[in-house]
Amino acid sequence: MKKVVVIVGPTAVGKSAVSLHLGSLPVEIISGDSMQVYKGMDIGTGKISKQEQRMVPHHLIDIKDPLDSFSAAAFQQKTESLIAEIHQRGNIPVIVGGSGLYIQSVLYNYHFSQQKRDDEVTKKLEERLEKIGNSALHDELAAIDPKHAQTIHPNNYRRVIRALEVYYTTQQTMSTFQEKQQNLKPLYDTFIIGLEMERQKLYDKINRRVETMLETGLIDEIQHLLQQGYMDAPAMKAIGYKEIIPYIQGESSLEEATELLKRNSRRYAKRQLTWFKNKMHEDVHWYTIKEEIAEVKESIKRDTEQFIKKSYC
RNA sequence: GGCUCGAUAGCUCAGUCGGUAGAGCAAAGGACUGAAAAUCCUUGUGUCGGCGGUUCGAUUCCGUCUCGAGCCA
Repeated sequence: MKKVVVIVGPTAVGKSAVSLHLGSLPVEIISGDSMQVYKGMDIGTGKISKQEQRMVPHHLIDIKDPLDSFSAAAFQQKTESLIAEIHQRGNIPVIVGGSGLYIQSVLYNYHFSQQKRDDEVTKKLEERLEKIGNSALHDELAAIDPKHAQTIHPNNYRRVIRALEVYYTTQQTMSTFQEKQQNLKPLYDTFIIGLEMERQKLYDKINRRVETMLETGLIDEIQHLLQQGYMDAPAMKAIGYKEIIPYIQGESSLEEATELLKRNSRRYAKRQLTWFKNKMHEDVHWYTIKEEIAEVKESIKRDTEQFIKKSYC
């Protein structure tokens, strides 16, 4: 099995700093982040600078226009071929990011439905949702695929719609897809690094980072995107954007927008932690950042080096 | 100095005609197989300011002290 290094952790914990520190090893970095793929969304997504990006080869940053859609399946496809290319060059891929589903789908080889998302079908389902309501739409799914319906709460309309969409476009239920995929095993020989920090410290860091984003021009960045007509782009639902837009449009005060942005970032960090702890737990090597990230960086580098050198039996 | 009002969850407050309390927000935990920075579910958080008194029983009534706001001197 080919080797892959992965760095996960909540937003603002210091994943990028750690990944850059591995730059002296023969590695290439793949961003595992659903929002850093978008061009022009730099400050709000916490992208590292162009200069830093040049220090180590980076992939999957700035590859999409904000109007384009991106998805876990698209990420999986791109990443799989990237990993192969990087190995061919004799390097080790390092996937760095906070989008749990994206990274999970690559490492464990999720088989997404062959059918791409169909916007037409989605739209129709959304319209029906408007008319008949959450539970009626959930009932519709229960009639088709009772097993899968049981795992989704009726209010979680996003998942209900997706499940129905899969059925209406492929005539196959979600359950039949998932049954084909028992015993998912990692595709690669992985070393998964998890970065942790005491909760209160992490929250302080997130709050401070939001302040820094605002000081370094987040509002200008968003204003510029809006001028370019990206108002309705799905990417504008990203944290950092969706909270500031109402302020720019005069619908909320800067203070309100800032508080909301901080809160949403905190809640996002918590969701990320839930994912990494519960979905990938046994496979993650956790490192706790106490005061200084420096010492942790060192030991991570040492461990990664050892992992790269190790040959399998 | 006098009078009035207030002090209850991390915050803003409601409430108990005396039987140790509840909303919103914040927070905590969880789910997730093609929008995932999305979408959704669950759950509390307490010396009811301190000390006395009345009472079987006081967060609730009475006294007093402390702190805060306002008014009068």
